[in-house]
Amino acid sequence: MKTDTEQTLAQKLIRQVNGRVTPIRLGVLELLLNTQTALSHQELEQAAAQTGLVADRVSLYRALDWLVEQGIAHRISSHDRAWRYKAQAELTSPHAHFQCKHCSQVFCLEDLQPALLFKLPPGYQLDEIELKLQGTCPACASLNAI
Amino acid sequence: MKTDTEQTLAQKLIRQVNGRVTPIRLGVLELLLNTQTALSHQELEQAAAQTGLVADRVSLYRALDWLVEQGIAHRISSHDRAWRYKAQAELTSPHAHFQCKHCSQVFCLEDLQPALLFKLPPGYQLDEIELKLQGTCPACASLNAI
DNA sequence: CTAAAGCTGCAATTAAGTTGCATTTTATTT
DNA sequence: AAATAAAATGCAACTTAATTGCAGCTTTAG
Ligand SMILES: [Mn+2]
Ligand SMILES: [Mn+2]
Ligand SMILES: [Zn+2]
Ligand SMILES: [Zn+2]
Repeated sequence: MKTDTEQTLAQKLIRQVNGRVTPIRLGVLELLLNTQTALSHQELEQAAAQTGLVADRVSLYRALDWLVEQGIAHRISSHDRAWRYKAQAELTSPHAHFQCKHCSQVFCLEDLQPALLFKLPPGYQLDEIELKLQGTCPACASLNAI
Repeated sequence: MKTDTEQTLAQKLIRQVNGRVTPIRLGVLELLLNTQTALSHQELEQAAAQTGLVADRVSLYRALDWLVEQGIAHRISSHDRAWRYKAQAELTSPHAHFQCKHCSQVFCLEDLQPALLFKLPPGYQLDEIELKLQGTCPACASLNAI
């Protein structure tokens, strides 16, 4: 499930920001790198259990927070009030996310960068852009012909 | 604080969708119409108390849910895990929102409609677009010269 | 005026996320 | 190969937004 290359990548990313390499951080980061969709805390906890990673809930929260602080992972707010997390091999520019209203999964659409064509009203200082699309994902669409 | 015109507007909006006109719905809708920023549940509760509207927390939640279901109000997910609600006199098209990282207020930017220039990957069916910008609002910027 | 449908209040519950503190682990220095 | 300081972890308790079930009360149609 996890290749040598990927393991090395997680370590490299953590060392790049002068972070301590711990089993929890490695395990979490590998999952965020290898999973195609963004993971909620709960989904991460289940995935972690399957890979044999033992960690307290709180430690997972703290590992996720740390990865986001360091810019290694990013998080997307989802319509079920839970944050979802994803990491990429390369530093990613701001991009859109798609959340399926049926299965709640969140997909990174990295090719869909919000064009900064718009102009903000005067006085507003911009830090972050979050373009979130909602609808039906390909899997759900084909499943039940919604 | 609330004019005759506005009161009539709230009633009109509720009747347009064949909803029962109750003091709570009226009070909540008037607040959502008259407040410039989108209100969190907590902010609404405080505002309601000031206007003399008596209502249980749960009833406020239910009134908000109902207004959103009916398309009279819309809600925006905010970075503090609380939904924020706003209503407009006219039916509004999808637009961007700006949340200040300092005061957490959410502003509707109705003139900033996300151009639907982008193309979604094949298979994804689009229902809603949420473009949320984050940064510093004019008030916070001038206050502390951040 | 009456009745049914639909709201509301209250109490209990859910679920994501946070906090404080004692203990363990990591990475660095000797 | 220790010793050490700094940082990460586990555990228990806590916070807070939002939800649920149900009895009682309002609204509206007839
Ligand atoms: Mn992403
Ligand atoms: Mn808005
Ligand atoms: Zn789906
Ligand atoms: Zn502000």
